[in-house]
Amino acid sequence: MAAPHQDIRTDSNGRGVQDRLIEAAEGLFSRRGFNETSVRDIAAAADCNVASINYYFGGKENLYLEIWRRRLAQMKDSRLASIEKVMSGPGRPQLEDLLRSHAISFLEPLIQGDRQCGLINLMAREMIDPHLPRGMFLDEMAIPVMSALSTALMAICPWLDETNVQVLILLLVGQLVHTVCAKEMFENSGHPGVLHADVEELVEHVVRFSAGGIRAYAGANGA
Amino acid sequence: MAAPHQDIRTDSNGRGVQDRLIEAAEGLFSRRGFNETSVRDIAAAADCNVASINYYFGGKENLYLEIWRRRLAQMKDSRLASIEKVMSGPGRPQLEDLLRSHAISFLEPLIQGDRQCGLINLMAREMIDPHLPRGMFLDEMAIPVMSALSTALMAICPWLDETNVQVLILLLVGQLVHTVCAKEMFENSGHPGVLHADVEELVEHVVRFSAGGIRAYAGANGA
DNA sequence: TGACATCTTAAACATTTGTTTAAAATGGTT
DNA sequence: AACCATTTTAAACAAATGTTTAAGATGTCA
Repeated sequence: MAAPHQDIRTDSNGRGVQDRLIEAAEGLFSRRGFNETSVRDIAAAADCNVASINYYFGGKENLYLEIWRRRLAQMKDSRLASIEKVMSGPGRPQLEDLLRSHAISFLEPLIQGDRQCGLINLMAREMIDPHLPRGMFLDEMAIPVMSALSTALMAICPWLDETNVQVLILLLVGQLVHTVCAKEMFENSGHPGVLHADVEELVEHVVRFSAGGIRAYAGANGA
Repeated sequence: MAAPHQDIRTDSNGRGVQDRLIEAAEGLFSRRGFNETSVRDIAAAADCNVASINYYFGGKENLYLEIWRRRLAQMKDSRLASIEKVMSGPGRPQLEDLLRSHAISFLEPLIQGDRQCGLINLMAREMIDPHLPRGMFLDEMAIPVMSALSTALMAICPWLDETNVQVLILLLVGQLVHTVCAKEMFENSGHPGVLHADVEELVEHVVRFSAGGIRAYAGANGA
């Protein structure tokens, strides 16, 4: 009788079903989006009954929320750790080191898994039509990471002020996100010739390009 | 009896309904996406009957297609014209001029209209889950523009080769697209403080940043 | 006016959606 | 074995979807 979707158990063997549901749902949400994914599809992919979604999570929306709770924490932790690692390393950290490290830790979790199944799709979809509580994405992940990256960048590049550095981070993130999305788009659109570069190459381009762009702010500092 | 959705009439007074349908549908498709927009919503917004969509366009999908046929042509033309104008102007064109002109002609049609109703949303949605024929977006718009911009960039920056210039355009477009999307996301997420910059400012940042990034390729030219 | 093509309309169609329900199954403890 | 909480299941629910249908309205030309 007691609905387990309030306090998620960690010991009972029901955990297996919950994990299968989370994994299957994340794949389907990434591939097709929230509304295009039916609870029946999820249940079939997780090899369980439709009603289990409501039994364990209290509905499709809460399942989506639980997926994001985990992912946001993972992304925030790994990104913050990567910044911390560069800034606390031996010697004075180079701009390229920070950019490369951030780009890799930024992209790595996004492009894991199958082509259309990666976290990048889930993120892009959530940006375009949000199904999370207002501000959750920013509060629990984006803003803490931006904040840390901002201080790190200003420490390495003293000519940057608070206003400019926020815009620069936006431009940097834009390159990373669009790079992956566009690469996928090219590959899915039957144009094999265009943009034949793997992620490692693209990261190096982003690093060189962005380092040049940031250093272009060293001269005239006016906003 | 003869279904007009095969040869769209341009003279009869039925044109008014078709135009209202196209306009209303584009707004709704931009706001909610293709699948989340019901034909009943479109008909209500266009103030006509549900069956008119099938009568004039032969279905929801063909209506979507017709919207994109017009938009892709507009975008391609205006972007090509903007490149042509810079390159055929008096004197040797500066890199910043080309970047600024392209950025403006790129963004201008995307951000017209209401905040959530702009073409940028339609484009982002189509990128993530496509409802157009494979390759239509690239063939009819993106590739021709990329091609022209590529030649223009290489003419201004002789140190760029064909491989690098394609990646650089990708990074440039990424900044533009993500800038607008993220700006909208910030504004919709109840964080008024973050990223208080209007589009003109952002364009100037993109220009300065990208010019610096491109010039960073002047030195060591290795891919 | 009468005939015709064009357009508009409300209703019906078959599917699919998320959720609820109550019964059946399961597994451990007394 | 008997009892109990926990989990699984199939069926049913109301609501919404894109499309089709056939009847009605409208306007134009003879």
